[in-house]
Amino acid sequence: MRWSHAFVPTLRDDPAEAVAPSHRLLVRAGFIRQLMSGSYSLLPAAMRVRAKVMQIIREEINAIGGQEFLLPALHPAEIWRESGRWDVMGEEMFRLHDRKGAELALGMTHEEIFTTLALELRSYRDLPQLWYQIQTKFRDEPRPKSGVLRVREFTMKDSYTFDVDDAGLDVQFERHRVAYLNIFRRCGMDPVMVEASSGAMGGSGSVEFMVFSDSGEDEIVTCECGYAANLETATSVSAPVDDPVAATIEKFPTPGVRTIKALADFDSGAPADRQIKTLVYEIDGELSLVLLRGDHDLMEQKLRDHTGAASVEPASPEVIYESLGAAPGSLGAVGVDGLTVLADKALAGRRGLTTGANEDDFHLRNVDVERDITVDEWVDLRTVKPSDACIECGRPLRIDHAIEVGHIFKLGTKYAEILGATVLDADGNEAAIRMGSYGIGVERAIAAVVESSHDESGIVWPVTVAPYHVVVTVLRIQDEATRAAAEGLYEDLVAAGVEVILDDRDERPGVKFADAELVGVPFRLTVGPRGIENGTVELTVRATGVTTEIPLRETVSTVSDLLP
RNA sequence: CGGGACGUGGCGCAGCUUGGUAGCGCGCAUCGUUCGGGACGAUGAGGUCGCCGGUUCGAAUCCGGCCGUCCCGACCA
Repeated sequence: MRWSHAFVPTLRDDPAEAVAPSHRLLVRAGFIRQLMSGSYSLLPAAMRVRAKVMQIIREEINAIGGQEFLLPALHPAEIWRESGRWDVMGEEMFRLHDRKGAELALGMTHEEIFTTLALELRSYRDLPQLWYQIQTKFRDEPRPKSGVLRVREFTMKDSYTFDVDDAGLDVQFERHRVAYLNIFRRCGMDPVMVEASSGAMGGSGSVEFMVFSDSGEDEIVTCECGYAANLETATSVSAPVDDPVAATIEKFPTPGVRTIKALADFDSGAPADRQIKTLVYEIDGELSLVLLRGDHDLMEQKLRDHTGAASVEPASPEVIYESLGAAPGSLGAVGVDGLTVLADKALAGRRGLTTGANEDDFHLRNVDVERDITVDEWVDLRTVKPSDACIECGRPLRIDHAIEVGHIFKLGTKYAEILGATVLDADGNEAAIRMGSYGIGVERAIAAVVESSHDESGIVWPVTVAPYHVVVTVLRIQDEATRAAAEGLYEDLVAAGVEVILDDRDERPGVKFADAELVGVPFRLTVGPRGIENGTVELTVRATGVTTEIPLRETVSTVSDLLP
């Protein structure tokens, strides 16, 4: 490819409002352009990177027995109704009608559709199966952002496994785990695997592949010992608190006190870690009290995961007042009955605590949780804090932002049972198929590569996914000898199978160098009159900036040795 | 959905308060001089000022409505 005829329009100015470095660089370097919120056009350079990422994915998934499919993006409503997810998916699913008025959806995932094909599996002898596709997914995100990191239309590699028993599912899950690591590492990323919430997918277990980045929307908890979890599911040990000896419960006035902090600052109040925080939630419409230590925050996802509820919403102040007789800020669970009380495990065994009296401007002190409160369930509900200790080894935990580039799920029999996907096992009994599903967001992965591999000058593509291996930068293109040498070199590289772009533009050297660095081509061969006189060209490595002079006639072999 | 901001040549922006039908930088075209780290000069092309309506002799500017985009939050496989 000749740069002068490639559509690689680099920009000098940053796009407005670009907060993620990858977004800024992908726009400036001519890889993507926005069409509307959450929709991006991929330009030729991005298509080359995408093709490489998809090729790596295919190689690794094929290597573990995958067979590639292509399923429709347009789905009939009834299959989603059958699985029960027509309602569950809510507004995130794009819905439309065809000319006959039939309800359709744009596919946001393909468990249902792949399962319709799995209905044709009749015998355990047909299993295991590993089916996958690389296809466009549509999700009407409430808030697309960070360029291509969170969009409404994107390419996903999704695979689905079908096994006769849990042991088989475990094998396929483990194979995917290894394949995913290979995929991300081959793309130049160094992902962390974390335990994760399965969310709307359901199922028994899931692992996310995370790439550290300040632009990431997820938060992950990690420890030197290897413990790693999404903040949504992470657990920890929080510093213990010494409680006083048991005493009689006592109501006392706290005029104007409405917050944990206000009570901590109040003269006869209590420090946050000796208060009980009382939250009121509507869980599938049912009112429940959620208790936490005063200095702890609720992780709503844990509440969702524990209850399995479709809807978990904080109750409105009106509803709270009606049921408890006080406003938020004066609430407590002492003496409450008729409501489910979920208490965070960090409150177990605590006494001498202060909590709201369910009467505005009054609190209770000397509360012994187990003596004075009817707790229905003890659950881990709190959000891990950076100061907490690791549950595995006791060392301090880290919390960092990360990008979720892949997620693998053990679905078990959930979809198979609902949709009736069964096989006859070796004993002739009908058995529900055990399913797994496994996803990689392709464009997000590309952005994650850029997030973790760039510098002040631009993108630094790993050679495995770079749009081109080499850029031949011609200095003084109008100098005949130089031009001839550069074109000869270009032809030789092409003939040798090197992916090369020839910067034959009549631009000044600085412009060409800057563009080559912005676009992020791993190797630059600089061909100029000065070197040509001596029969040499310069080889510059993008990642290190190191330049070496090499004989022109050895260039092809030198470069070939650097490539995978 | 709540809060905030913005929409003016391809890109980044000024102009709006104090109405008189547009300007800067980059980019683009032509010519010349340059050219191993984002050159300079000259000339030139390119704009329904997001859309609709209102006020006014006159609206990018004032008023109303709508649409779009971004940021924070909520939400989110």
